[in-house]
Amino acid sequence: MSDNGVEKPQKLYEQIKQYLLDGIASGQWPDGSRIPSEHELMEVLGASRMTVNRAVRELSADGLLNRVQGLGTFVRAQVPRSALLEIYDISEDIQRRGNVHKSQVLLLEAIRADEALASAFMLRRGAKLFHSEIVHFENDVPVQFEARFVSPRFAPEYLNQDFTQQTSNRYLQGIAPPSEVEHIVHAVRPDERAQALLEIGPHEPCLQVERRTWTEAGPATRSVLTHPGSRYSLGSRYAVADWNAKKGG
Amino acid sequence: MSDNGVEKPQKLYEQIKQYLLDGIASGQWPDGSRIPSEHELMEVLGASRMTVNRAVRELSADGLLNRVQGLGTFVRAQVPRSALLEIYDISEDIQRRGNVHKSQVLLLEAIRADEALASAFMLRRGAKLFHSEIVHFENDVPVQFEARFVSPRFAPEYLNQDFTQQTSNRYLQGIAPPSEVEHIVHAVRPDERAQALLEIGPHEPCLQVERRTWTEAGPATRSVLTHPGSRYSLGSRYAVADWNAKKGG
DNA sequence: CTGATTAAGTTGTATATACAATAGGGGCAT
DNA sequence: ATGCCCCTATTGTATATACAACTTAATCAG
Repeated sequence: MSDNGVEKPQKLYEQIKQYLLDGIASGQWPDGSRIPSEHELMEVLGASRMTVNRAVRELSADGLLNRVQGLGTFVRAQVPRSALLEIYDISEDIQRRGNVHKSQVLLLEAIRADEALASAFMLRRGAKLFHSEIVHFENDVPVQFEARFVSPRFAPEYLNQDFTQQTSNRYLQGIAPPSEVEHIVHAVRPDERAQALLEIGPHEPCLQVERRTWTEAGPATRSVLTHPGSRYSLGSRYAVADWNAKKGG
Repeated sequence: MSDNGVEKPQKLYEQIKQYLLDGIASGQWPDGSRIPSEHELMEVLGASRMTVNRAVRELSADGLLNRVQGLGTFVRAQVPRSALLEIYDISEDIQRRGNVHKSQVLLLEAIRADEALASAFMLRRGAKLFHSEIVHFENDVPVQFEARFVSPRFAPEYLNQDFTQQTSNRYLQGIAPPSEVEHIVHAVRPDERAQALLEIGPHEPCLQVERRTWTEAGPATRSVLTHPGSRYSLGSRYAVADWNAKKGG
């Protein structure tokens, strides 16, 4: 029955936001240029000023626009967003650099939770958990060793996937986005297994990201991502929230 | 909303936000509890519903509250916010853990920019730059070696500060918040100077954060923060944007 | 007792209106 | 030409109102 046209966010202020985003993306309003005033947008879009105002204000709070009282609203030049914060996929990351991603699945199995895992996943000791170990290559050079535990309740079909075709991260994202994510970054010495898999010496420092996700139902995944320090770093660049610039940002 | 005698941040919706923040901080509304409805807040605060709605909506967008249509608004349990994203101050960080922060200023000088620095700060070669080197201690154990270059245009009085009293980071924040911040995290082996200052061996991996800030006028600061991997890690935990929880979050 | 309906309370969205605050330009008097 | 004032355009804040969407509890019919 529902022939939902899909592209309609229904909410008027969301439509206006999308309209503005489209105009920015298309280059209709380049960086630093002025977009139509609230009054003009009212007439073009047939919405009230309050609604237009809300849309523009939210985009401004998100750092995409820059408003100056008495002058107008300007497109704020965008900088690349944080790779640490967003749910990032190493495959995309590598491809964005124009390199070739390949992965090798070392392990994909069901295990029984020991004491530590059981408490981390809020399960009883001996409960079933899925476990995977994957090495990711950038142009045939190993750049990440990914060890992950997954709650079967969250991803019952985890063992039946081919993670050389689709990144495990992307697969898990597809099931259900987590409600909460935690990242902890360490600098560590690689253990012997990591040394062998990443083809590095015992004294090569490694960037290790502990990643944990939760859904409303409880803990979902727990991963340890180990990268050779010489081949990988994490970056984040962003504009501060209360930024107040002169005309045109 | 007539003459309430208190100090006014002027904007009514900001006052309401502050009122709610105070109530949360004081424990009047514990984590997960319901705060008064918009209607109740209207009567208590003497504001219109639209204004109350804006205040609550913005706090909700910031992740401090959790709204459920038809049910109410709940205090969202706060998890430590990203130390990587926010402009964080190591002194606060240490004190939050209940430990004692101390710092030692090794260097505080003016230098002339070499080729690399000049281009990074968009200055001519040989231009004046400020340079500082500070070691931070947590309970007398060194945890951070901070090397920083600062544009004199941004902080003309940088050399006249006592950074054992006030963190250099906090001082710079006080001058003018940067409009843009970049963080890059590496895992590196410490050089000899870092080994000595941080009292670590040559094979102890270090977490190194490169931090750069900009203002509207151009590049402002460039810092390298080196931490012993065994004594320091960076964490970030956050709720995803479209999070939708059940009652009480 | 069970199931459906109704009612009340709460948040979500949209509008019309009013006035305040700010920036810039034009015009006027000196 | 210079400085001052005023007018206009634009964004910022605040209110009153209306209806929609959702959740829970109460009510009613069988």
